[in-house]
Amino acid sequence: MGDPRTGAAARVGQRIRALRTARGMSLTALAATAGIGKGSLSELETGRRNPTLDTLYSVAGPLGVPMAELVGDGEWTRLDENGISTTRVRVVREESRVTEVYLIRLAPGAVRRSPAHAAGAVERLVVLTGSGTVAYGGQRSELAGGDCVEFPADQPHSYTGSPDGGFEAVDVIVTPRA
Amino acid sequence: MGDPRTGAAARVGQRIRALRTARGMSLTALAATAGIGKGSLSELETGRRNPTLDTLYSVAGPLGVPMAELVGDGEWTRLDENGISTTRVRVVREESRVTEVYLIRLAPGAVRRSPAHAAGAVERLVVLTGSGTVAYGGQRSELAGGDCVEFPADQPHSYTGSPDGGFEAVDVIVTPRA
DNA sequence: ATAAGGTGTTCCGTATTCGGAACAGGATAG
DNA sequence: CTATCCTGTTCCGAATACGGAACACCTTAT
Repeated sequence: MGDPRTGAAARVGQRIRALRTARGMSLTALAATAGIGKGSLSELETGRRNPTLDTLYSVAGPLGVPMAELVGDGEWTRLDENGISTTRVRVVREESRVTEVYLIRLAPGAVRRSPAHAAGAVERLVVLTGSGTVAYGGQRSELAGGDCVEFPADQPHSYTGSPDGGFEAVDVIVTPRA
Repeated sequence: MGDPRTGAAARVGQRIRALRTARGMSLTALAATAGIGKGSLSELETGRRNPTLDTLYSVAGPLGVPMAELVGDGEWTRLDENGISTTRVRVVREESRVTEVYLIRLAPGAVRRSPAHAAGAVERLVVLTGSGTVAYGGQRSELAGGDCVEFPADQPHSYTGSPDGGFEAVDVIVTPRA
């Protein structure tokens, strides 16, 4: 269980709850039409359970979304609260380092703050659309579509979507390990 | 719940076995790198089990595919030839350009040749694991884990996985349009 | 004030998934 | 032929996901 990627259960749970409330369904109603216990759905949505494939399919149907959107590491995925959307596309674990690939979308004006990662961590950002800024240490870089920056991530840093259009980028984080 | 053998569990199990064998991995090896019991994997692949989210994520990682591809009801462009795997993760269409994000995996020694893209097209490659080379025009760049290159893609180019371990990379292609 | 109907949560007994051990078969070597 | 090392399968005790009942809370009606 202690698997680091097991924010998975919590992530999927949050997404299900988001989809359900967005459709104005009650937990009770969704559980009924999905044919699962409402206790199961409650604990599923709050991330206290590690659902089985069957259970996930049971809720995907009534919600009207393909499974791929529920687990959501594919194409368009979750819109987090404040216009910030982060999707982890890929994780590679090696003896010497861990490499993670994220797709980040920032609504106009949205700011995503990130604490310092492990010592020696490096981030590379390739902007897909729009523009924005990246701040780290005292530095501050302006980014536009197609730009590519590289910066140390072992210090607090932040991304800001430009007021007109925000931006979307691929973020690759390489973290060395002991 | 119906017979797991004929349901979603069976489909996902078959897909996992197909992906595993396509990569030349043994069941034992995949179970080990995924950190799950081999009995679990065996029964999973033969559709006798109804796997949990954690278990699915555990195998998706080593197989090098996003979860969405495992459960497989999302849209995925995926070409699989001899040791070459290309997955389109994201496409952004704007008035001025089209941006595509691919995840590329090359088996040891495999070569992926790409014809010239539209005039003005640019590619950016961030290597996740392993190493290899990129050739374009007369140029030739050596790449290792974590490296990031940028090169014009409006001419034929090719990637080669190093003989020991091949490589995996994120490829971002920006194509301008009239 | 009390009841009725809704929300989502916590709890419990049962069923099943989990990792690991023991197992059966195939290939290769000595 | 036997030993060794693979392959993948079946089995088992322990952990846990399952459905459903009981629960707490809020809103509205009588």
